[in-house]
Amino acid sequence: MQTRPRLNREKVLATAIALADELGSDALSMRRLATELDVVPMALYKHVANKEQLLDGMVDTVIGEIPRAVFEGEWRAAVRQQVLYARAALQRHAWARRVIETRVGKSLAVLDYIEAFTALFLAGGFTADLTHHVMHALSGRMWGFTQEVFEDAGPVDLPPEMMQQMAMRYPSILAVAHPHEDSVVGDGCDDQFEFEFALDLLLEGFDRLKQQAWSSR
Amino acid sequence: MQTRPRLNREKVLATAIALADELGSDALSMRRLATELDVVPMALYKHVANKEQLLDGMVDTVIGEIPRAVFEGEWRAAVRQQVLYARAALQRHAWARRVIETRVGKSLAVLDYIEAFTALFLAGGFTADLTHHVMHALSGRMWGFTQEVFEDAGPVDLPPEMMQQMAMRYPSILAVAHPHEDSVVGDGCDDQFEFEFALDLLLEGFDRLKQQAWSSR
DNA sequence: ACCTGAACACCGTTCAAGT
DNA sequence: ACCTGAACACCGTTCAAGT
Repeated sequence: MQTRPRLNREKVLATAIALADELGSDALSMRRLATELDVVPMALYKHVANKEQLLDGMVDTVIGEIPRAVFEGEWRAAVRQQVLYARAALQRHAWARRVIETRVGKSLAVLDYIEAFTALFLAGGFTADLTHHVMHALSGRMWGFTQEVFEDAGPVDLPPEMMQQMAMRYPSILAVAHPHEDSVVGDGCDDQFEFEFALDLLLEGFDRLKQQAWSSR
Repeated sequence: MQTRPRLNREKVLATAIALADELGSDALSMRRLATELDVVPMALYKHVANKEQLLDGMVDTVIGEIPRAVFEGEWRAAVRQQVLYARAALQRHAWARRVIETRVGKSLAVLDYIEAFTALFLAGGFTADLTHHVMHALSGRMWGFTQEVFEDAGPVDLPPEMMQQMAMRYPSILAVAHPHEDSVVGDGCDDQFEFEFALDLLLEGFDRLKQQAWSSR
């Protein structure tokens, strides 16, 4: 009879990530993770100090997988690429956004990413001052996050009398919801398009401020 | 001996909000709320179906407190005002941002707010198409949220040998962290400034697109 | 109509013990 | 050095009972 291979931190983190990918981060508990690893809950505490540290480790693992954009003379292309790399990496883990937002301190993986990102602006000729504010303006978008507060409603397909009600109370929403909808059936929004739309708007604005030698003083 | 006044939904919600303001939304539990109301946990379930509905109600109450900006011929001033109203209202409740982001459906209070917001763009002469994308670009900022992913580090005040290490590994971050710091002591960032900086950058971009009759086709 | 009490199926984590 | 078992102090929520 084979002895079960020893647990280690990497295995704990990898399993936790797989479990969160599958079930969502709400369903990820120390106890659930322990049974997944065929081990008693307290066995985990030899490899991570507590649940917060487990989440820290998961986040670092995911952030460590973001490729680095290379600067080839054009800050705008490089920054854009870096953001889209981050977006692609973090979108593979639906839980990552929420968990990252609950982290209290910056880990080395996070600082390394921010350093690389900041360096792109400086290399592109931005002042430290402008870089500072521009990074704030990007904020979550630097990680490829969209700050969708409420999901899009998708194609509206309600009983006629409710549609009537909606049309009375929410004429603007209805007008704007699906501006390209020629038929009733539709796909809702193209997240990637909306993301790049906003990103490019910001980059355009950054460029303008740079041109005019903007300063916060 | 006075009989304890009856519970009702308003009282439950108001107490829940006060408790969340005080302790944070993590510490808000049905059981904790029940003891606060001097009642047994299950008594709450006559007034809210479950915890999710409690949170829904809390969010609606807070959103209901956002004033409405009035349109006086200038979409930009109106939108800006509306965003800043939302920000002011939601900043009084530190838990609101996180809780709002976990709501699954749009309540009437939410729809009413989005309707009023959307109407400002349309009244200002934006096409439905542009309004749609512009609202997405605003996303969380429409509620006055900043998507800060990691807190600012505050003024760096470390032992000299660690500063040395930091300077080696994170030169760009150090350069950009406190661009205006002449002394070692500093205030960190002005959140309101950073928020308005990004907001105005977006509004400026919106205006440009409107001028040039932008269309997604 | 509203509140209670006991119970169930979960949590994260401690401590003392095993190998 | 690593894993276990029992226990503690919490959760949200059900069900059946009280007034």
